[in-house]
Amino acid sequence: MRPSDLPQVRALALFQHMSEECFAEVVAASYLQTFPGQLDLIHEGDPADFLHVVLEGCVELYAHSNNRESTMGMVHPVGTFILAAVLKDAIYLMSARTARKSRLLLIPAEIIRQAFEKDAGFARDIVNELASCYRQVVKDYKNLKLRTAVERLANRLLRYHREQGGTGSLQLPYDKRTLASALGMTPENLSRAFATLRPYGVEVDGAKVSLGDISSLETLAKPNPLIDNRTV
Amino acid sequence: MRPSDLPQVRALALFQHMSEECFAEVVAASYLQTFPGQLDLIHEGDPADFLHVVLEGCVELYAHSNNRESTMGMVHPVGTFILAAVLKDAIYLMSARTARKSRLLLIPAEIIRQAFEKDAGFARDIVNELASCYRQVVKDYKNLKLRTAVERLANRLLRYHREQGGTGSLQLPYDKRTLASALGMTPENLSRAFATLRPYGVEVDGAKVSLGDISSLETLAKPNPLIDNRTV
DNA sequence: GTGCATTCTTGACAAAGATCAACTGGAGCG
DNA sequence: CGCTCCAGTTGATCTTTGTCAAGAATGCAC
Repeated sequence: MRPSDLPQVRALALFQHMSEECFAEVVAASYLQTFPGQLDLIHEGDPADFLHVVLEGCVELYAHSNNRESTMGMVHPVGTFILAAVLKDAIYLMSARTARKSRLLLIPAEIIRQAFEKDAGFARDIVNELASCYRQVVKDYKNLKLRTAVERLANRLLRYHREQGGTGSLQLPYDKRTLASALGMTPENLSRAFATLRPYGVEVDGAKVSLGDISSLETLAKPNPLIDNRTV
Repeated sequence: MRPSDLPQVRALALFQHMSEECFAEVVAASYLQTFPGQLDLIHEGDPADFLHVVLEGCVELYAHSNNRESTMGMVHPVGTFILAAVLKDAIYLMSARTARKSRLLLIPAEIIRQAFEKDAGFARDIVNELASCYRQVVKDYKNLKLRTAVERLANRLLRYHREQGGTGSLQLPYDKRTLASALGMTPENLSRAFATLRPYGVEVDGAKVSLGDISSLETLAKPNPLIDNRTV
């Protein structure tokens, strides 16, 4: 790791309560690396070797079974992935690839486990991060189990709109193929879901979406903070 | 809590590395209670007040949205629920009710957070439990996202069969309505899924299911340890 | 510009799953 | 014994979603 990278890493919420001594050890053992897009980082079934922290770019978590593949989540700065596997010294349940050029901090799993034992402040930060990840998956699971495809899309659009300032229009953060997989549908079905939302004021032009009638879209979507809010 | 209950509680994996001093505090502040079946314990949206530990019986986690309800998971002895909400001092994402008469240990959330700060051994156990819960939800999410209803049922039958000793027959642990909701389908659809599995040697008689041709059932189900194994 | 690859969209159709209604078969009970 | 109640099943039908194929639209190389 270059010395110039230190402040950015030290400022991470994950290291907020870590002692200087422990942080020095982590830094000495870790790698800060930039990866191109669409590069496979980890594969489900492999033993957990590094905790990954996304500093820039975006990482897609995906999984395979029954000859199918599906996006399980997207990790944005500053987020971690596969923390649970690292802490349990277990194998990965998901694979990960960069969605675009990304900058990652790789911390050896053994260092994380040691630091957890030694540093109570770090333990608190770790638990907080793990609990957040857990609650996010519960929300994703509820989203998939309790809503139709059109409802999932409508709520996702409302969330992006809110997160991007609520100006009446929004940018889709990934290509539609990835968005479809993240929402648990096929690309064809995503196209049709957008068409279904047209009477509710949703106009699509490439990655730009404008919402012309938010209240009617909300009536359809029935947004639920216990699913759609990232911070709850 | 009655003194005669102490050994059972002390033996829980969750308290394996806890100091005697901390354990005494937890015991003093906690409640050990027996509840009848179908009793609502917590409701989504409420602030986390107690960590719940299931000692006997069974608890159903469920959630609401868009005027629908769905079972999110079943907690068996000895398991905890809503640990993440307790640690983050956040609101519950799921509701819980007893599936049958159950014995629960209720530990005040504040006591858990204090003990986590003071007792490094307990912190380790907590993180282990939280990571396990996290990985279980990821498996459930993969199960729902990557498999059809018939595949989910087939794999669930194979899992029960394995867990119950692999004798060629198995008992369904809940009524079919609950099983259907846990598997993410309607009761009618569960009946039809059972019918679909008849050519694969699956015979149903009430709660008893016999598997007459396990290898053909496995060919259909494509069981995956990264989804179906509780311990991985 | 042309050609080519890629992504997205649309249409036709098939499959999966939900819904509604009717029926079955016990379990519990007077 | 007959009655009711209720979980479960079955049938008919509809909705949702996936699949396959073909047709724009877009971007890029040459």
